[in-house]
Amino acid sequence: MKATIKDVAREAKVSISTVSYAINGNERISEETRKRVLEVAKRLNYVANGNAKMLKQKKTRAIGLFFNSWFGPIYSEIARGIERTVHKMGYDLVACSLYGEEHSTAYKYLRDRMVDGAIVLTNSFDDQFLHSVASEDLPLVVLDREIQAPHIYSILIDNFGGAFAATKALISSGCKEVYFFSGPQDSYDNQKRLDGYIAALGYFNVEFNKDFIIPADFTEESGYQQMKALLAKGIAPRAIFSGNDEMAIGIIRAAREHGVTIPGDLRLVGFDDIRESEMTVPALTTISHQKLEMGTLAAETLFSAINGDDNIDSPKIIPTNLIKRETL
Amino acid sequence: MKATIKDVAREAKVSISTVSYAINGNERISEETRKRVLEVAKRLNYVANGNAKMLKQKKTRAIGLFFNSWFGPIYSEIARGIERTVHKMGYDLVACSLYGEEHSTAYKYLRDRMVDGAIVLTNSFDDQFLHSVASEDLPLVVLDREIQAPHIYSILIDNFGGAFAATKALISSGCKEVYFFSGPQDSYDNQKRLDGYIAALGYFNVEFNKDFIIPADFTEESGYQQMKALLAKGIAPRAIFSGNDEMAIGIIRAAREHGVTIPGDLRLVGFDDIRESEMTVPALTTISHQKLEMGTLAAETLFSAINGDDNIDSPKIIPTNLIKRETL
DNA sequence: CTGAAAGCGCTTACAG
DNA sequence: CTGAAAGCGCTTACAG
Repeated sequence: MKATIKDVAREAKVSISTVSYAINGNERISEETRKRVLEVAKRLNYVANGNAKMLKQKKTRAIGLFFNSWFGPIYSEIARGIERTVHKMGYDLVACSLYGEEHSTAYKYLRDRMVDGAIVLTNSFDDQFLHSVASEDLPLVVLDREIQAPHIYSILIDNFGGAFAATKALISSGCKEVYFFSGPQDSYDNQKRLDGYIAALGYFNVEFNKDFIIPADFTEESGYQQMKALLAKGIAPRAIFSGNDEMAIGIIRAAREHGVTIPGDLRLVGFDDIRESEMTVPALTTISHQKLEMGTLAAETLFSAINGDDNIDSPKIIPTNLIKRETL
Repeated sequence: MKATIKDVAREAKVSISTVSYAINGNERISEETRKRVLEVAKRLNYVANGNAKMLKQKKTRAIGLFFNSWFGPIYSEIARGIERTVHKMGYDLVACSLYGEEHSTAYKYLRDRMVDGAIVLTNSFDDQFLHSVASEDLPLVVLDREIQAPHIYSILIDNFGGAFAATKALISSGCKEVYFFSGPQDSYDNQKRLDGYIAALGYFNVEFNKDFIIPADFTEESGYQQMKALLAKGIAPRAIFSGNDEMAIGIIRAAREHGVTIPGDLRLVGFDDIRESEMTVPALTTISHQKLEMGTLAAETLFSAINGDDNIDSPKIIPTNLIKRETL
């Protein structure tokens, strides 16, 4: 069985309070006693019971990271930024998926307050649940989603600005008929990217044509299929702004199969700058955003809230920029 | 402040034991009392404190998933398999990274026994630490690593067999000079794949030439650089078995830049069958293994151990098979 | 500098 | 069917 603080106290011939103080580095304990206690603790392989500690202190020193996909290329970069900051602050980071919906670990850990703060990378939690859970003792940072409530802070990508820049670049290249491959209707990112696209058309006096909006779902497969369908119908777009890079990769594949050359016949811009996008042939021109920085900013914002800073901007916007490669 | 069991007891005018029994569905409580308690609990927004519960029950009902990379393409598929099984068993899955080494969340959660069992996807923990931590109350399943100790079970990919098959296919295509792009020396997977390669050469009476072993490190970049270096030296391999797909993608890129056609000038086989490998041009022939199943098997093995089954095979081997695409 | 004691929020024999 | 009480393993005023 595992050694407890009592065992250490008995072996070291001191009280359990002394053991606790010694182990937690409290000043009041004499050097000699501390040494003895630490030695005994080591010998008995003693590690404080985390649950007892948390129960008493009402702090977990853990941050939750909740998501629903086991880590697309974007999320893992964001997670890296988060984990660095969380570690630097001396907290633990536990990642929980939403698999199982209301019965998922993510729901449970949030409801049961198993963490001192959380970063939410998913839209599967409904707003109401987040509202009910967020509090001074459990602030929330939500990525890629606008939500207005006390103790909830959002970090957003400048989807609108990025989409505007992408569309502008396409128009400037001389083509007035810019197609937009759309992600899912209910995607917040997609909605904002569509808005940026439409705004850019308006800005440059290009008429909006709803036939140029191609419905897809952010997967490579959907980009591929929709592009094939277009070409099969004899429609050959000369310029496409793809709502994300994955669809753009599908578009490139379909184009190649149909002998459409890029950027000769077709100019293409994606969004996200995922790792794969510099390896496509031709390399994808895309809208990049700083994912690592997004993670860092998310974690920093969360710690500001945890530390009681009541003057936190929300939402915070992550800028984007156009990365010129070979498809435009 | 959060409602506790005491608050519910007071409001419902019963004892705290009754609240506990009612909420946990103990039979002995009358329907009427139970209803009243549940209503009060709901009204007060009561959720049992997880720490108190765990402290008392000495169970966390949580499984740890420890890894060091925020999720290469292989791991996320494995994780999906794990999460399904863990959820089905009514446990929670918490993923913790090894960022920070001995001060990482992963180390801490294992040492502090914050979980009832763990699946280890990384070789950053040293064997000795794992030995010291594994016990009847905290069994461990280790992926891709052979380790012999009580309460530790390994799940392995058939690296040897896969490498043998890859090399055999390359030799059968008519080329005797098969290069091997090697991953890091200290990689278990790499070592076994190298063994399989050497064994296949031996089996087909092809002389082993150590100059054909190209040292790289499993990254795409290393594959790319080493292939470029080879071609720059005027060496043009006709057949390459790449220790993993990522390097193979780098090799393809370098080959293309130098005008080497695949599979015309060069035949290439990878390992792992990552998602990207079917999207390369030409599509990569590779050795596939069932990642989802590996995750499922890992979790099932862990639960067998948790449930006291003392007759668990270890290691368990996941089979591989050759996926023929366009590079061979 | 050290210890006795209360208490964190639960569960669970035990008694009635 | 319900309640009083012990106890899980810690921390932390408080006293000395």
